[in-house]
Amino acid sequence: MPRLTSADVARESGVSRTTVSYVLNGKDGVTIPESTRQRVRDAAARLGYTPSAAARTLRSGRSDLVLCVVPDWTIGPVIDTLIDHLTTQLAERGLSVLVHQARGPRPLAELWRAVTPRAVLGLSPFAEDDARAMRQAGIRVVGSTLDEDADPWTFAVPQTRIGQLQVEHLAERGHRVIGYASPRDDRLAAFADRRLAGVVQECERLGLRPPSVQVVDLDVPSGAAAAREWRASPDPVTAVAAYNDEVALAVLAGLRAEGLRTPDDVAVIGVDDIPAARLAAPALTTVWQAIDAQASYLAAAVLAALDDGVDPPALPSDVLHVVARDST
Amino acid sequence: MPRLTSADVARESGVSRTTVSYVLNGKDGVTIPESTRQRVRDAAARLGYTPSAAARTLRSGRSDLVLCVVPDWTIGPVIDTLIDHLTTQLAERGLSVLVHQARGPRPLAELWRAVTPRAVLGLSPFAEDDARAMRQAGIRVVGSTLDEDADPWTFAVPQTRIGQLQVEHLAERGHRVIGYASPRDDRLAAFADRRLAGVVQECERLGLRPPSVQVVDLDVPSGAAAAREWRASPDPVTAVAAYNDEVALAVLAGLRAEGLRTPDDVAVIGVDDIPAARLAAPALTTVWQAIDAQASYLAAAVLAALDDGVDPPALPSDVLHVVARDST
DNA sequence: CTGAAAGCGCTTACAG
DNA sequence: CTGAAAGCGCTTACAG
Repeated sequence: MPRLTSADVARESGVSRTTVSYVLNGKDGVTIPESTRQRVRDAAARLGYTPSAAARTLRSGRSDLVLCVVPDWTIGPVIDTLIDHLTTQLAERGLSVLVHQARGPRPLAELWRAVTPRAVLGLSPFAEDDARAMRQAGIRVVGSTLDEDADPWTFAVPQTRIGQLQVEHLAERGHRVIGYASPRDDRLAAFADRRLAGVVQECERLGLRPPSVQVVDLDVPSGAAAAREWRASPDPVTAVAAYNDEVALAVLAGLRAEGLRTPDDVAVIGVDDIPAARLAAPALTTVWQAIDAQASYLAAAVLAALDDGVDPPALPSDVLHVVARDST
Repeated sequence: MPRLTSADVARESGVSRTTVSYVLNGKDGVTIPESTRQRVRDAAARLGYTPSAAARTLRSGRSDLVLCVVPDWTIGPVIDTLIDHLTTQLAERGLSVLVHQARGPRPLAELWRAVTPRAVLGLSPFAEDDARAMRQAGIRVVGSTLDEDADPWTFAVPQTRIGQLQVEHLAERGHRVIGYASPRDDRLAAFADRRLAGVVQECERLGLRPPSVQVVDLDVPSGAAAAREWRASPDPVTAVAAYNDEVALAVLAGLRAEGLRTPDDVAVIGVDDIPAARLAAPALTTVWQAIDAQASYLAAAVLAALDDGVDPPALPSDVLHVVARDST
C-alpha cells in the first residue's frame, strides 16, 4: 500500500497539489473560494491524508520535533511529570517530543544534526560547544544547571539552597550538631554534592561545626549503622539532613532500630515530599520541590524559545519550601 | 549556515555523492578501493557531516524512530525504567525514541502517519483498528494489555494475578476477612479494577466473603477513616490488600492513628516494593513486580519486532512475587 | 484564482 | 570502479 500523498488529495478533489497545500495549511494571502477549500478538506478527510513529516522537514529544514535530553541518573518523578507536561503542551503546537538519554557526549551531536529538532531541552547541563553548535544551526536551546546560571534560557534548581533550607530549619528547632545522609548511587553525586555544599555553607554561616556525613543505603541496617556513627561521637548529632525522602526514611528506620526516638533524640529532614513522607512514623519533615511548577515552567520555556523575540517565562518563585511535620 | 550535505563531502574528497553514500553506508557488493574509502571517511569526519534523517526517511519511506505511546495515567517508576532501557538499547541500532502521551484516540493516527516510525510500542492498549492500520502501513506493533492476551506481540502484566497473590498470602497467614484499599485517582481505575477482581476471585475460590472495599487517599485521616470502617462491622476485617505500596502505607498510618496494631490487629500487603516499603514500621509485605525485567523485556520485544521472522522474546517468568515482611 | 516546476538531501538503479 | 539522473512528498516562488 503506497503512501497517500497530496497528489492523491489533489486528484480526488480536482485541483493541483499547490492548491491542496494552500488549503490544508491555511495559507493566507491567497484567495481560494470556500467551495474549493471545502472540496479539498473533504477529500483529505475522506482519504485519511496526513502529510509526510519527512518531506516537510526536508523542505523546510526544520522538523516538528523537540529533543528532550534526559540524564542517565534517575531524577525520579520529575521526568514523568516533565514528559507529561511537555508532551501535552507541545502537542497543541503540533510538536512531538523525542527523548534522548544522555550517555557519553558524542551521540548527542549526531542526533540533533540528523533530526534538526526545533528545540532542545536539556535536563542535564550541555557542554558549552554542543550548545553553541546547536544554536548556530538555528535550534532553540533550553538548558538546565544544578545551580544559578546567568543565561535566562538556562533553568536552575538551586540545589545548594535545598541544603541551606534544611539546616536553617533544623537550627530554628535548636539543633547545633548536624549530620548529613548521603545516597549511595554515584549517578546522584552531582546532586548530592551540591546539596551537601548547601548544608556545609549554612552550618558555617550559623557558626555550627561541619556536618558529619554518612552514606546511607535504602535499607534498615544501613540506616542503623549511620545512626550509631552519628551518636557515637562525644558531641552526638541531634539532627540529620538527608539527601532525599527515601534516604530520610532509611535514617528514620535506622534510628528506630537503634532505639532512638525521632525527633527527641535525633530529628530528620528529607527532600521531595513523596507520598510516603507524610505517612511515615513520625511524619517526615521535608523540603518540597514544586515539581509540577518546575515541569510546567520548563514546558513553557521551550514553548517561548520557539518564538522569536519572546522572553523566557518568569522563573517560578517559591519552588522550595520546608514542609514541617513531626520528625523535626 | 547551510546544512552540510553529502555533496560537500563528495567535493571535499573528490568523488561523487554516489561514492560517498556507498562508503558511508558500508554498501557491500560494490568494490571501492580502500584509499578512496578512507578519503571519504576522513572528509566526512573533518567536516562533521551527519546525514539528514528527513531525507533518508523520505527516500526510504521508513524513519529511524520508534514511537512509544504512554498512557495519561502515571505508571510511576515503570515509565522511567522503560524509557531508560528502550532508549539505550535502541540507540545501539541507530533508533531514537519518540514519546507520545495518549490523550484521546485521534492524535495517534496522525502522529504515526506523519512520522512513519519503524515500530510502535504501546504501554496502554491500542484500539484494534489503530493497530491494524499501523501494521498495514508496515509498522511493527508491540502492544500491552492489563491481562492475558493471545497475541504474542502483546505484553500482559497479569493484574488480576496480583490481587490473587495478595489474598493467597493473607489466607496462608490465616486471615478470613479481607479488606481492599482502592486508590482515589480515576486514571488508575483500569488497574485497580483488575487487581480488585483478582482479590475477589481468590476470596471466592477460598470460600471467603467478598472483600470490603474502601477508597483510601494518600494521607493519614483517609487511612484512619478506612480503618474505622473495616473494624466497625460485626465480623471485622483482619487483613487489607492495598492497590499499591503507597496506598498500603496510608492504611498502615491510618491503623496506627486508630491505635490498631499491624499485623496483630490488621495485616497489610501492598504492591510494587518501593524503597519506602521496607523502611516502614512495620516493614511492608508487598508484591514485587520485577519492573526492570519487564522493561528490558519490552525493549527486547521492540528490537525483535524490527527484524522479520524473529519470534518475540520469552516472557519473563517470575514477574510477580510476594515479598513477605513484618506487616503480615 | 490555479498550476507547472524547482528543490530540500538522500539512495540506488543504471550507464559508462 | 565511478558518476549522472531520478524520485521520495512537500511547499513556494513564479507564471499564467
